[in-house]
Amino acid sequence: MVDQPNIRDVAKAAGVSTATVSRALAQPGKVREATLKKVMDAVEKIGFVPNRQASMFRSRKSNTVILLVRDISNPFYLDIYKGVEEAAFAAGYKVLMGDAREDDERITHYIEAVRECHADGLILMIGSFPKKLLEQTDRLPPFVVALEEIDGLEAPTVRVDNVAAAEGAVAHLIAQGHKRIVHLTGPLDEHLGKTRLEGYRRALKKAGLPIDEALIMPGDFSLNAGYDQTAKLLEKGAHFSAIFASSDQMAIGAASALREKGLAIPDDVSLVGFDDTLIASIFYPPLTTVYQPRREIGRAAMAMMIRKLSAHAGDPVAVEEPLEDQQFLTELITRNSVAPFDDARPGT
Amino acid sequence: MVDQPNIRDVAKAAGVSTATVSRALAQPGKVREATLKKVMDAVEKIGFVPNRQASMFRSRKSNTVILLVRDISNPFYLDIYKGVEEAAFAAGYKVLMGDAREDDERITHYIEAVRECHADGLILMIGSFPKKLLEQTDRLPPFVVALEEIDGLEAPTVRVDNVAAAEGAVAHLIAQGHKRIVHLTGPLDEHLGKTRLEGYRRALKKAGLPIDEALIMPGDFSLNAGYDQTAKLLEKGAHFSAIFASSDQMAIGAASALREKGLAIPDDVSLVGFDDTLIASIFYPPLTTVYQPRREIGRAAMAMMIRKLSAHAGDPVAVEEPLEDQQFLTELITRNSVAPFDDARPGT
DNA sequence: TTGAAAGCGCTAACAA
DNA sequence: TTGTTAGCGCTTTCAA
Repeated sequence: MVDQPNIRDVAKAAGVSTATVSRALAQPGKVREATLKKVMDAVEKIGFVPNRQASMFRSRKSNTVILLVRDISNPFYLDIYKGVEEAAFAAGYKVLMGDAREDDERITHYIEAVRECHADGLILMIGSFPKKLLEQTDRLPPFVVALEEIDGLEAPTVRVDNVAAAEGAVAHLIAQGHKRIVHLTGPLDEHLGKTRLEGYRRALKKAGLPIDEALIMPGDFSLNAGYDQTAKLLEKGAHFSAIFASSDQMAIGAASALREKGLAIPDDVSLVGFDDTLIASIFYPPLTTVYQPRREIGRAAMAMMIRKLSAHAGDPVAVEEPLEDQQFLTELITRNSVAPFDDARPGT
Repeated sequence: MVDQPNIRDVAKAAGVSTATVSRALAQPGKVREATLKKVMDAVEKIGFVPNRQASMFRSRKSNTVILLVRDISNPFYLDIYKGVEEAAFAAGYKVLMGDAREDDERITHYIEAVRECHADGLILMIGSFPKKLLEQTDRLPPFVVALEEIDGLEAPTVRVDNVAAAEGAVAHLIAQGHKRIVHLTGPLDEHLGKTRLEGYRRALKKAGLPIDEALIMPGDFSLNAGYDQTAKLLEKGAHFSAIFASSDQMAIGAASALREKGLAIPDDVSLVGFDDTLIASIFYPPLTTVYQPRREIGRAAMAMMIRKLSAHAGDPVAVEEPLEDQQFLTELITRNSVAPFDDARPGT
């Protein structure tokens, strides 16, 4: 690659100062039209591409936001990303996606990325946070939390009513006559895991059904957890006719374990997931699951971020509206993975 | 966020010059041990985090590589990414993943990202390239091509024998007695699409079977293409007992279309995919497919990139070994989506 | 082995 | 509306 021309070359070619070139490029409105044309022609002619590294460095802004998620391989986050990217693009921001993997070191790494000026802020979709960093609140970069809640971290949040969503899913199974329902939970030391479990309990309680703690299997949203915990249950000879998994991935994992034992879905065991990822509709049988408006959630989170950043920059225009938490509605999508409870095939 | 301390603060605290701090951080071997300790203590004490923006700007290196793929939502690329990331991490590089979506504008955008000094090089996993850019070869950033071939672009390449892989897959179907085999192709104006089709033709020819052009359905690797083209075929009342899809995603799409018509896999129609993504093993029935060593391919591509970059930087150490193309072996993974041809259930 | 000093390409006061 | 100028934080000669 040959040496790039710089802003001085453009200035020379256009017969203006470097400041004018800079302005013409960044704030075309602040430059006379004739000048703008001269600059643009020069840019075109010599093939100038601004060195963003330099401009970020100088202006101390990267116009980039990092979306930090639990597990980048969960397709759930792809739609979130798309929503974030839409809102970001419209406002001139770029988005980078980071994989936290529930690992404090990786999280710290991303926080440092902001300190190193790679990004202006963070959208967090993780359930815990390194204790070390929680203490230094004044050195934390701007962030927004989406769909999660982090103990000890006050932040503008995009929410969903997980208790109600889980309760609805389990109530659906109960309405189909199921009584012994397994719950494959999320991480139980975190908000998402706790609230969905709470919804599960509430649905059973409301229906006057007993809660068998042996049917509550701790997981972490991953495919493998779904498989392992279901296999364990089957090995123990547990009795159940339905499973409510806290993620589609876990539901799919559970399905594998069931099939290995020759159990059919939904004939022997009914199955409900959470998230309505692409895989839920592709799966055979198509999975009943809880839909969350991912795209909108992503957009809302980024919108919050933008407001937060402009407040940070001292821009008064955007601060009028306070950074209030926002709540979205979930919806139970019923497909073919749930069948009425059948006395002749009472599950396992 | 409070103001970050800078290198001068560290220098002051350690009682050395800024140049020494810079050296201590970047090339610890070039600094006396006692000095190194003084610097490190000062760094620790005042909580210094180097401003990467500044150092990249100054050194004109970002230690970042962009992995540009066809479609970020295809899980195939996740493992490639992991391989790239492994090799990159070991060499102190970071990896960003970009989504080309077969869109010249997006591709140009990523090329510019390198010119803007966001990244040092590109690993391309795309099948075409903006014509405009092809002409200015001397201004193109360092790149490596993986698994694809781009007309008009000479580049070190990581390959797989697509003809042989496709031929093997189709030969497997033929060995099971299938004679009328659909091929859902990749983009036919690109290397990947052409070579796999070539393998399909070759297998039929070798077996002495006729090639029915009506069974060759052009696609683009996407789920929707698999669905649409299969649905079209079924609507036309085409006869076939097996499908060879050029990607797992297309195979899954085809399966949906078949099921909607009440056709069972593999009882009525056998199905073979390509890539062996996670979904192939999770799918019901588990999908017979062509495995490519994605992780290794990613690692190899990044290794090439690193060598290319250090050659660029004039580092003579790494140039000994020439940048030769590298080839990896594929493997047919047989699962349960293929059954022997059954006269009683001759497909569609 | 270390320090002094120049300057990377750009932006942002300030002045004109 | 435009130009002049200082300097962001760091790396990198060059000299000591």
